[in-house]
Amino acid sequence: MKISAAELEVLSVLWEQPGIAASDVHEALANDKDWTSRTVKTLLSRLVEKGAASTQEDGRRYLYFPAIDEESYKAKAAGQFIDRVFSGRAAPLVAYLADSRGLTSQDIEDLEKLLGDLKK
Amino acid sequence: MKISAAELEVLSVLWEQPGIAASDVHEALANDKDWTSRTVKTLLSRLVEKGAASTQEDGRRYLYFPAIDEESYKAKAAGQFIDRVFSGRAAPLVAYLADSRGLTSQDIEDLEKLLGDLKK
DNA sequence: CGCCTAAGACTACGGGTGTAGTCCATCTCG
DNA sequence: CGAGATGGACTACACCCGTAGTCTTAGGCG
Repeated sequence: MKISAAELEVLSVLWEQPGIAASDVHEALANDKDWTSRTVKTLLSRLVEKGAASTQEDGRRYLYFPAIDEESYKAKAAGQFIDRVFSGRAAPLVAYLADSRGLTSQDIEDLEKLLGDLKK
Repeated sequence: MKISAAELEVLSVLWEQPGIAASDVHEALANDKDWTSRTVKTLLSRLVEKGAASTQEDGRRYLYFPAIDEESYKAKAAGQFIDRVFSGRAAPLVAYLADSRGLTSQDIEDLEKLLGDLKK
């Protein structure tokens, strides 16, 4: 199930607020995305078609829920991305990030903790 | 300049062997990709159109060169990806990777060195 | 010297994507 | 009650993408 960039924006809203109506998704995105409500509804429908979201009737409208798990989606996307661009190696990816935009001290701290755990 | 997955395969060959002819690109990819030489040539043309590759005449054929830098392309792609999927945070990305597919001991070692350097 | 082949140029085509528009039914407010 | 707003369903449409096919021309080989 391939999810496009625009669809992912919408799906992210569903992960944050499961059981939201289309108009509220529109509103939640209004700051970042200059989409009309039609566009948002199209994206929601496509997510449902693709099995990435589900609906529940609420009067004459639907409430939308994510139908795929955020954690596993992101893990898979991350895996595909590093395979595609970094030949599957994680370290170079982090190195590029550090180089081009820097890591926050939060990131560095988190990574250290993570590495500590992994070495056990 | 958006580069598609298939185009990136081809561009990667150019990064490895700049100044290569279309038929040799085809050959270099033969192991991984079951593409006809036509397909490879289409992808090369699209890279040139997009400004991601350049050509130099060599008799009645072209030699192809990458026109964008590997390092900066990958750095940008990595940045866009974590913005899109991980809200710009690097650590969660690595955590997901570690979780879903594990990191090689090489990766862990590299990351440790990287973090050591960054902390200076 | 003529023909096959290989190179690039141009064309194709079905499916995905971003970004809506139209149609119709229903709810709501005056 | 009637009209406009709102919801979903269906439709649109240009552009990108993967994956080639055709056309034309120029070398290379017999």
